[in-house]
Amino acid sequence: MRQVRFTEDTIDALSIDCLIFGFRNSELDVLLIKHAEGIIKGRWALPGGWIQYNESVDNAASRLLTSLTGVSNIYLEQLRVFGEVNRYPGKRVITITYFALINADNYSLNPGFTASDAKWVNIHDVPRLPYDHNKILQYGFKHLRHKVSHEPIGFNLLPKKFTLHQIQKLYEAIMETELDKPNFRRKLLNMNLLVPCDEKQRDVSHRAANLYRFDKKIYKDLMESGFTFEL
Amino acid sequence: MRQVRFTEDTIDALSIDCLIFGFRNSELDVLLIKHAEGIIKGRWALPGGWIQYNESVDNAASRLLTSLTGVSNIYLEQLRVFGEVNRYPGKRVITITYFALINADNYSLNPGFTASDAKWVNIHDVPRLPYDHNKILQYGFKHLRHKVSHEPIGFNLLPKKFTLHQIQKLYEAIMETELDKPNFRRKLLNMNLLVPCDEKQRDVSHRAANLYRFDKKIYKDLMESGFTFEL
DNA sequence: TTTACAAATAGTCAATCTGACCATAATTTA
DNA sequence: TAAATTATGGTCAGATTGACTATTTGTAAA
Repeated sequence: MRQVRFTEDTIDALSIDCLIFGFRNSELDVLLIKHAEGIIKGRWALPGGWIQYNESVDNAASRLLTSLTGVSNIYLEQLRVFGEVNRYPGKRVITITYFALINADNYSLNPGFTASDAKWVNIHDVPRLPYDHNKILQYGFKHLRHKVSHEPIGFNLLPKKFTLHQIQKLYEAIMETELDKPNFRRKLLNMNLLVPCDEKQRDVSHRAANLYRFDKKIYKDLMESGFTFEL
Repeated sequence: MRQVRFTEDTIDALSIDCLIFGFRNSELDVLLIKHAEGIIKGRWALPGGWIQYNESVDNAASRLLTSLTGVSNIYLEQLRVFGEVNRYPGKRVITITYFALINADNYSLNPGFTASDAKWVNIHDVPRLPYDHNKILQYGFKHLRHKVSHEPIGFNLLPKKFTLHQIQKLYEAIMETELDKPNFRRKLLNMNLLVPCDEKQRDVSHRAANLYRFDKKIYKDLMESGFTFEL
């Protein structure tokens, strides 16, 4: 009943699970892996695993995500601890969950040692997952909706350069509403957070839109002078 | 080097610490206890301890807070996990921190078994604490400042019935700014979150102000129709 | 080469909200 | 009764919002 790979050097009462959101074709996806070993071998679940004694919890999360999916160098933020007594079968395991938003197209998925497969799944097509992973997903989605309208984190889901249309579609997908185009543009542009790229969209069969990028430094400066993002 | 009281039935790699904010005399306080046992016996620190195998993490937090300080029946929210490798001396301990806002005057402090004392300390007078507790406090204060301006949680720090002046002082203490009185009043009242109590302040040596209360149900209803709290 | 289309971008306007003020009302104590 | 203190009420210009309409720019079909 103990872990196979890290028996000697992991904390067995504590695990990590990662909830990674991606955005493709105007739809919101979640990153799942198929476990290659352990008690849920062969089942799809959130990427996760065990913390080693010689690594910080944050590092454990990055290491696990990379080794399971090939996704590396992203900002993982703590989401929440799930610590119900019977959430894990057979022994007491408390899990620390992490959360990230990435542009799915920028990362290729390479399932590692302990995963036999990894894929993006539309948020509305996620199957029944083991343990309390569906609960984690639900909590994380709620968190995403709240956070995305108070902080400019949505840009992480888009390519470096994006059109105003793309970001609007993103918000519509997350908030599950429709937004007025001219008003959305105006509000977003008036924040002065976006920098026009002097470059236009390509290969579209209509008037090409201007590309913009989000500038972290500008945001930081605005923050310091009391600005708060609201959409 | 193991825990004394719960050696047999606690998860020794995992602890809990509680960051409790209180508000008294227009100043923001933090709840500290003096440990009566363990490796930091005699020192002031955040209330905390070990998780038992047969209780959820959230329950452990409530139990520990109550047994150490006498404060019970409050809403504890998860703050963050602190999991650096060397944050605890001698062994690997990851801590889950909890966060709450209460009206200090409503709770009397009764240090329990494993605490020899408990007291409120002004946020600006907190001494050097053991482990990474100062870091936790700093993180939690930042969290408080952010959260208090996006969600109507500040009311938890006040008595059930309060004046507009009191809540303004509260916000000024947390945000460390001065606010324009008429504008603050207008903005808050226009949200329709507060219910006038048909009752006035007593024993003040000037014109008595009207008392208001915060109504959770109204807030919930407003939320459902798309309202977001911003101050 | 014109025309239909699709989407980007620009502008209008009334209603509301905000920030910086000034003014008045109600109490209490000197 | 006056002075002091705090509550409460208003004004006003400027900015922001939500609901629209209009125009521009480009592609693709006729």
